[in-house]
Amino acid sequence: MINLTLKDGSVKQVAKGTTLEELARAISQGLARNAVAGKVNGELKDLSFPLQEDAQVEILTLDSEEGLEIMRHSTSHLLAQAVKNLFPGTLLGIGPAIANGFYYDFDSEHVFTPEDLEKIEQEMKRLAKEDYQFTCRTVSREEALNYFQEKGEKYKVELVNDLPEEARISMYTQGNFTDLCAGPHVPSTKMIKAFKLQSVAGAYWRGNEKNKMLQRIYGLAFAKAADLEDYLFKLEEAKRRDHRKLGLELDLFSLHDEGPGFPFFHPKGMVLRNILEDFWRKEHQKRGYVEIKTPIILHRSLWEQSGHWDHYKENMYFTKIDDQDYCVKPMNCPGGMIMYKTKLRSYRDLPIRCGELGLVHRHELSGALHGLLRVRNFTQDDAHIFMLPSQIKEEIIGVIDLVDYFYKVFGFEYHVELSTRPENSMGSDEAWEMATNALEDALKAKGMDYKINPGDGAFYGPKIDFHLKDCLGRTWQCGTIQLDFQMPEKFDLTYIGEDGEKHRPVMIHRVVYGSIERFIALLTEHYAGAFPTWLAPVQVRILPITDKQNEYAKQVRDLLSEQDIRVEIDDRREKINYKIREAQTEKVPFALVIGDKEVQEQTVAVRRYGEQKTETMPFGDFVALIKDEILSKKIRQI
RNA sequence: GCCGAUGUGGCUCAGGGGUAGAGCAGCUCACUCGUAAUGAGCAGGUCGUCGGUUCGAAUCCGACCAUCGGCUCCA
Repeated sequence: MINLTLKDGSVKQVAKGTTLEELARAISQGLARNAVAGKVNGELKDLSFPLQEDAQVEILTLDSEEGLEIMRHSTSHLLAQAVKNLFPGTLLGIGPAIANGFYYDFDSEHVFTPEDLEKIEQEMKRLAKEDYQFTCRTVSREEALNYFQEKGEKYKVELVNDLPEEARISMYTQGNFTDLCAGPHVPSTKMIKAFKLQSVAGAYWRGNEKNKMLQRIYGLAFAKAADLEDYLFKLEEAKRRDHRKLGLELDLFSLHDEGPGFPFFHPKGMVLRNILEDFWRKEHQKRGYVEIKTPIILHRSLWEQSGHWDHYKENMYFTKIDDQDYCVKPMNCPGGMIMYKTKLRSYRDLPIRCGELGLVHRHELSGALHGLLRVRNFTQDDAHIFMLPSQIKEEIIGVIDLVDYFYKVFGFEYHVELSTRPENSMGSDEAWEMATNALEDALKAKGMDYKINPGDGAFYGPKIDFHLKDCLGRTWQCGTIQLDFQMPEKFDLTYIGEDGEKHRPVMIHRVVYGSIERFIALLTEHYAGAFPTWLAPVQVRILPITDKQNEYAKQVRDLLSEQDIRVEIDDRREKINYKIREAQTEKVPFALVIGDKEVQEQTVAVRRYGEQKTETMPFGDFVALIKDEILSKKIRQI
């Protein structure tokens, strides 16, 4: 007999060799019915796994994320089986579970169409009902190679060959379909109930653009139909938050064929930009930053010196002036270098925190452009901090705190990544290690959770990245802190130390918003276009009921305007319902309805965005209310 | 850049080898109105661009451009 410690802490004694499925049945029929897999000492196992010794055991159902993930993975096998049945000769790539679903990559002469997806989905449903068991078989490397070679599955052969020496190689079979897979899987295809094929997309084999592009079929899978419906509904809802749609509706910005990736900001979008910039300047001044502005076009020699010419050329735009090569800046740092060198610096001057709202241009691949989230010109809220080596940690922490402060003001949740040395980079291993450690130390000192993003650093240094989510949950890098030992070297930056000798400063590149454009996009999606009052392009719209109240309305407007409140009057000869509807559609935080009664009593009838009720109050009270809301940057949940 | 899809008035979309339609928005007129759309009328499009097929192309074909979803890349 062996002792199994269950999830609730209780211990169950069973015969050696009892499978997880038998264990589940011994616990309860319900559990046995819903079990998809198990976890033995933290390792995921099939239900058919026989227990040989004392262990911590957990039976997984679709109620857990892990259970769902296993089922999603199994669904990808089901997809592959259906595709193989309908399109014989299709070769298999990989097919993992992903958030909310799964995908499978295929190599096929046939190009999958949306109509094919429907057929495949039907076939999947048919196969699921067949109640095929997922059976696992451990095989030798030779056997696996022979099997896949014989079938011409060259991608699988490649995968097998790349498996480490000691790897246990297993194959899973359901019905007429067998795939290389580490598992585990649900016991039977009938556990797969609520799924939907979503789209086909090209995807390079192993994510490398030098490899062949395969066809990736994406699908959704949930525990039950209602969950799938819920998710599809949420997707539709999320699309209403899309900044591209809202940007047009709210008249914030536009994009045109004449300038793909070069956004046009409209008056209302400019209000947002300017508020973000004003807030930025104020907070940076408080923290000892100065601000500069450097040119957008600079001579080729500067970019050769900085290393951009060698390491960043594919992303840069060029021009000729008087027969000389010039570059449109993709980054602000070289300009900052020139500024630093305009005079002799003393250790007493450091750190120098030098900010710049700099417009940079980068040639992004046409297929990568995406609203304001990925553009070809954008304004970085950049700063370069020049400092003594002894100031590194404190300065990094200062920036981490600053970013955290900013994101909290907007109500953003974020996650942090540490990006390490990329392939095409410059500098010595020691310098990279030093810089990476310094960043990691600062993160640890702050007790922050972070994930490592190997090889994703800038070519001159590692970085801490701050990521925010868009309406569909895709994450975008915004803030970043990059520690750089290379530029000071390349530009021979120096300061005079206490000892009277020249020394090399260290520098940080950092942004908080990241790019104003991207940040505006994320703000728009975050608030679903209903900006908090302090950010709203129009804060108050006054709605006189008839033109008899126009005069009082104008008085109200002028008084608000004097208080720097962004206010408009809608004095069109429309019904009040119509005006209210428009104010709501345009997501103006406050609509002030003014009729005879309000004129009489010198009050305003306040209707807030998203609320049905109105509150009539003395005008002075309203001013106090809105001013407080603006000053405190209040975020209201709607 | 690559794979797939899409491209019809400012917006949303219908239509489809015989030469273009709706709703909203806009403009004009009437209505002076109390918390999410008053009514009537008018105007607006070389159907993404360029080629080809055809007696005839917005419709079929090709190339290109842009957009969308991915891949790759990145603030």
